[in-house]
Amino acid sequence: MIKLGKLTDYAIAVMGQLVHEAADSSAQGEGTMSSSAHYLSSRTGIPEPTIAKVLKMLAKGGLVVSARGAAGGYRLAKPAGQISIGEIIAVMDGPVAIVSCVDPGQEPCMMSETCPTRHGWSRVNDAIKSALDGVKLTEMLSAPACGKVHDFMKGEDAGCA
Amino acid sequence: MIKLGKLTDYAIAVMGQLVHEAADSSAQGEGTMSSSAHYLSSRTGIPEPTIAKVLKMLAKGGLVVSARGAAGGYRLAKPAGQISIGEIIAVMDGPVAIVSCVDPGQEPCMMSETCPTRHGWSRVNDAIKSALDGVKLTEMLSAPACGKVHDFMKGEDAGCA
DNA sequence: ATAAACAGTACTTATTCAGTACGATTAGGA
DNA sequence: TCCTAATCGTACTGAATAAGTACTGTTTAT
Ligand code: FES
Ligand code: FES
Repeated sequence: MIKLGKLTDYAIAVMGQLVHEAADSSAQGEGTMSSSAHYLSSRTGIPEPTIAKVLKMLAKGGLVVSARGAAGGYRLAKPAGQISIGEIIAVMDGPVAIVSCVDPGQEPCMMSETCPTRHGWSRVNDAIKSALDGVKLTEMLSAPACGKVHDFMKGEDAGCA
Repeated sequence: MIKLGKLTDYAIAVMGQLVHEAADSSAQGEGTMSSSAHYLSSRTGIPEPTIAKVLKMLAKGGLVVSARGAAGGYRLAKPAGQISIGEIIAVMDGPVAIVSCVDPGQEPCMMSETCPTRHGWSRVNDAIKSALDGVKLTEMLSAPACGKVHDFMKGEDAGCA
């Protein structure tokens, strides 16, 4: 269960694409150019209806700004270096809440009386949150020293040797 | 999606209970006493069929050892101080794999060609893993300085003031 | 006016998870 | 020996959640 939803994964890919677009357009002196959902779909391979949904969520979360009408589209709301992975996840999947029994609007817990783990979760949660917030979008895009892709799951440590 | 399954939450509660049992029995000089699923159910409030399932998974993962037959039951496989939350999560929910497109035995990725985020995930994943591994079971059980329970989700920082 | 593009919502389908049930196996005790 | 208490393993069912799709409305450049 410690895994991102597909939409979140898409979102990060799309944001990455927008970073590229922003870099290209600013190189051409057109810093405010927007990319349409259709264009982003063709660039990322994500089906258009789905990417549109992702972009709408990101816009609602304030990570991208949208321009409506003909020649409209999306662009990053702020420089890529200021956008963290944690923010994107928060927008797409909601705030990080590792345990279910703390959800507000839900009965406290089936076993809050006897459960010995009522304390201590906040520390774990904060650790994860700062791990996520500590990684910026720009860092995700820059290739590591080695040429490896993210196959960390297969081995114990696939980090660059 | 960044949340634990209920079974994982149960598992940690059960392990905590086993820590107590181990402490009690060693105080009486019966260090190898086992607790039955029925007994643990009554102590934790978790329904017996469910707790049995949890215990089976934990036994398979090597975190508890089982004794069959009459007067059988479960006990911790190693001292509580050596068991981390990360281990329990790994046993219950599988290894931490934050992105779905790295699952072995699955098509690499829909957009591995153009996706700009192929690199960098291992760093995020490792950060989360060490955050999880850094918290030992004994630390979860010890109450914090304040008497607060884990309601960190409601406020920004519910840590002990 | 027209066409291109986003906004919002609602619906359907697929997947995953929690919970339950059943039969088999093992070990202790009468 | 026979019975009982307990785990082992698997398989099934129902519910919750997420993913994907569709449609209608609004905005804006040409
Ligand atoms: S599992 Fe909810 S209070 Fe412990
Ligand atoms: S999302 Fe799979 S390679 Fe980027």
